[in-house]
Amino acid sequence: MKTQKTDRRSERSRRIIGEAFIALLREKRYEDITVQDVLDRADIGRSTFYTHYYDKEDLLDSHIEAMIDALSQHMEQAPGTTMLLIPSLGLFQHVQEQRRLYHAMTRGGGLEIHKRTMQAKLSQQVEQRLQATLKKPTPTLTLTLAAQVVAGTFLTLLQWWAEHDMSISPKEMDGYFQRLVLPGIQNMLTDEVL
Amino acid sequence: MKTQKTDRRSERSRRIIGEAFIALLREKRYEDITVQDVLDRADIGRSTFYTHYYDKEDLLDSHIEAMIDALSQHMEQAPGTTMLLIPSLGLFQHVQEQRRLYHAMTRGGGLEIHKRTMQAKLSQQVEQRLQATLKKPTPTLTLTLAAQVVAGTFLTLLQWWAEHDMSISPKEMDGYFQRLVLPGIQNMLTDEVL
DNA sequence: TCACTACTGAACGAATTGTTCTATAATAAC
DNA sequence: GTTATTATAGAACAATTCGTTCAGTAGTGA
Repeated sequence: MKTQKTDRRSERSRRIIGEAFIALLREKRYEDITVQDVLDRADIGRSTFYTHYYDKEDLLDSHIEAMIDALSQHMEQAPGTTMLLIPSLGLFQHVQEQRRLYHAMTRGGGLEIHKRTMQAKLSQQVEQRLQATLKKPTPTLTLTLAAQVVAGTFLTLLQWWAEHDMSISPKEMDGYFQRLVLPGIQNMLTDEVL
Repeated sequence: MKTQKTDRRSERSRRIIGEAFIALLREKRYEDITVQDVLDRADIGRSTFYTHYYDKEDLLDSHIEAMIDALSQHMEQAPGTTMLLIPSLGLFQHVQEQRRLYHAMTRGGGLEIHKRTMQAKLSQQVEQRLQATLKKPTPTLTLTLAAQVVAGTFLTLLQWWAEHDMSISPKEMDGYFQRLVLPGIQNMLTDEVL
């Protein structure tokens, strides 16, 4: 057995390709970026690209997946707060730290393409959290819809925030999020007690 | 002066192209649809396509714009309800009538690409409605965010609905929407009285 | 040192795009 | 009905882009 995936060259290539891709996303829309653009910007050979990624889309997917994973990790690590549906403050803070990435994704339209995927993953986790905090059994449909709206609203605010250069503090954003979402959820799950 | 845009052939071509496009959207993602696919399905010449549309994207845009216009028209025609932010029931009903189109767009991913545009237009109208119903002057930022969330939540529900074959009645969807959104907005605009 | 693995760079066919052109057919106006 | 106008068909075209292949080179880990 050989030690796999420890070749510096591979990591370097993936890193350089990724950086070139993000840089390009700040200038062009994702759809307008060609593989050739990435090759030129990263200054690597065509065959090298295709040994690392199946596709241009694969390149985007890997980044999106990493973003989703980071968000999910924040979700899971956060203490089981009963008052809050998601650790939104921590998430907003995390996004601000990664603002360059989110900015590029927002500008380039990469996020929009996968917003559905992100929302699906997020809402799934929200649904679990909701179910855990509820006392009485609740119709699945109600739960699902509530979770969808929570995740959707969060992503909506995130996108709006990124488009406006994140000039508002994470705390403020969190405040808006809480005030806008929590009442609706409580109303929706009336008698179930949060 | 010649009467412009009354040639039956033009309208027929545009109609056939549009139908082919929608049909293809049910089978493939927008990005995977080529102009050639449209030509084959519509059974028209290549040059014909390019006399009507600048682009493949132009074809999508024209449909999206029509959808947005239809929604906007419903918004404006609706009586100035003070209780409701948007005539959501009417909108849900309208969407159900156009379900084939929305279905195709949802499946093909066309909506996601332009969700930002739709949300921008919708939220603009929502903001105007909000401002009209408020008594006290309110910070623009608060209004804007509230409008964004209203429009975003509506589109989120719309998308979820379309993905689930619209098996729920428009009335039910409207009920969920009201219960999920109104409390948050009222909370957000406290003391301003809706 | 040595075996391995990744990269370069070029070349390739295939597919797609958007343009241009001529001949043909449909249309609207008279 | 005749006629001038306009849309379409259909083919051909160069230009891109894509994804693959391969031989030579260089970096890497053991």
